[in-house]
Amino acid sequence: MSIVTPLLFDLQQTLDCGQAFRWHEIKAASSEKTWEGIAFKKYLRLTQTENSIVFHCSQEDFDDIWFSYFDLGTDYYRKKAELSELSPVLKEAIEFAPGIRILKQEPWEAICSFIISQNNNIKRIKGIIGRFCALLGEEIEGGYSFPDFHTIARLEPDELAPIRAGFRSKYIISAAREIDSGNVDLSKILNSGIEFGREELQKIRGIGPKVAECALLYGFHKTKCFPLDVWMKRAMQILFPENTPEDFGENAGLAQQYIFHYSRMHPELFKEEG
DNA sequence: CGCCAGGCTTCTA
DNA sequence: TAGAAGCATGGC
Repeated sequence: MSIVTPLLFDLQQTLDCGQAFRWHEIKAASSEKTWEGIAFKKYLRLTQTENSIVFHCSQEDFDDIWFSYFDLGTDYYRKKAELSELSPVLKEAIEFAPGIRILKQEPWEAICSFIISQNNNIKRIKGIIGRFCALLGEEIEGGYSFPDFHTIARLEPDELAPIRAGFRSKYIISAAREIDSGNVDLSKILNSGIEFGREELQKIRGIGPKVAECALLYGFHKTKCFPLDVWMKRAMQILFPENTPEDFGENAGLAQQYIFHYSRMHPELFKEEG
């Protein structure tokens, strides 16, 4: 399976911008860049050259899983153009990483991943999630699947000690139990408006506004969601003092991702600014 | 070593 | 009801 650019899709920008935590680059001597990861219980390897991205998988998996996962049916040229109109600063952030795409991850994985992300750093988030999958996921070709909530619902927090998630372990389990019991209905969130999803997810102990917003954006494809973490709060203050998240419209979530990535890569913008 | 991390819950005034 | 403290762990 090969996709020919100029489709707006860059592996580094999309897979290493803090929206997913199970992908990593395989360092090689050649000029092409190789990434691998696991989602939907499937391992995938991708290679990117000057003008193409190759999916090393069957046609069936591409059609059934990866086309949707990488949001390949969506026109990012249009979204990018519309967002660029809104502000010169946003345009600059977009041009800095024009190959970012918003992934369509599994709802439970997104919920769980962003519970783990709280008061944490990306390097360690990846470590915890890796240990979580190795400990409790299903062994598949290429690694381990993300553990399902039914499995996690039956555990006690001390059984998660090996993943070293700290105080987050009890939150992971409470989320799994709420979902497994049907008290929080993932398919209903998927088919409802954003406000319902926010309220529903925040019924779970350990999920507040920010984790809910991330889960809704990356796991439920709610494109207007605009997670405000410490980086984004700083970025809004310094780069967009006149704006609110609503100003970014239908694709606020994508705007947020361009801004988040741009801000993380330019920490000097936020030194000593008050 | 001390500060901080894609926050949230709990305590305090 | 706003604001601060506490939380597990480890990257830097």
